[in-house]
Amino acid sequence: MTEQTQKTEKQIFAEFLARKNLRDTSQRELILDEFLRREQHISAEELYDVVKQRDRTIGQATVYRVLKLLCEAGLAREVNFGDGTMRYEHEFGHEHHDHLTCTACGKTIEVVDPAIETLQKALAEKYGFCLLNHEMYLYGTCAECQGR
Amino acid sequence: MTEQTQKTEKQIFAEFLARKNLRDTSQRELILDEFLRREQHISAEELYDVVKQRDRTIGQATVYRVLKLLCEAGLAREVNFGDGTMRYEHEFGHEHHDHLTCTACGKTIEVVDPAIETLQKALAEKYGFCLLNHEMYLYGTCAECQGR
DNA sequence: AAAGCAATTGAAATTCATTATCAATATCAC
DNA sequence: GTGATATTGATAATGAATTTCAATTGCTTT
Repeated sequence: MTEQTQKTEKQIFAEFLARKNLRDTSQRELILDEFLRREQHISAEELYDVVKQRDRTIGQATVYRVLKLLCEAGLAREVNFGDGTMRYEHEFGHEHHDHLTCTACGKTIEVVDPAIETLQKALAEKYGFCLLNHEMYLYGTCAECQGR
Repeated sequence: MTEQTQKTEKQIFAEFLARKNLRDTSQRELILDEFLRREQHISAEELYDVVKQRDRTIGQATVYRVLKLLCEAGLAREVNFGDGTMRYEHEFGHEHHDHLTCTACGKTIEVVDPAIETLQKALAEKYGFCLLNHEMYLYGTCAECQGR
């Protein structure tokens, strides 16, 4: 199951590079591979750490550069939890979603509510706006953390 | 009209300082006064620029420090538009609201939709969370910018 | 396979927002 | 007033992200 998905994502990246006349390098492949391995959002620095374990010579600037490319290619998405560090999550195969985060333990769940999406669109239109996209972050206490 | 509001906000700050055993300094008063003068959200650096015009000797670290205090006192609120700079807006006398921003001209409108708020709470509860607060940023094209 | 050129890389320097340090100064309770 | 201590401004430091640049590499053309 994951194999099929990974193959497809790697294909997409290869096609993206070809289309943009960019080169297919071992560093780019390695970084994408490590990025795909983890399902949760990850920061550039964290990804740099794990990538370094496979190739000690890789530079952190390269990790930052590749994450930018992955976003352009539609494979990654930036998420900003407001702690000063940008994080990246998988975009491909993950439909649009918002985040529900526990302020006690930090656990984050991906959520979607079609009714909210509809109301957001209506709200924007009420002010004459054509809604392009949105971000919604819900913060609360999860079930486990409530039991304390 | 503004006088009454400002007097009250300054009182709140004075009380906050007294309660916390902090001192009432001319710098803190000046920064609060300048902050209250503008209705739109402002960055620490921008506030520093305008404050400097009234007191050339003020340090920017002090502006950062006072903004932190204003948030603690419930007079200011941090907003993060994801451009790497934290901005601050009035909290007192402004009920909770979200933001609708035009991606073309940057204009931002404060919006609230009670129906969305209700659904957010319900959504969180569906996952066993007790919702504490949230942030919602809507991005689109405003009426004027659509006419191009 | 060789050659050439532009894209890519890693290391280090740089930027930008924000925070910490610290000696000098100002505030406020007494 | 006086003294303990909070506050300040200047500056250094931090941390995330970007830029610079010379050396290297990938890819196209022979």
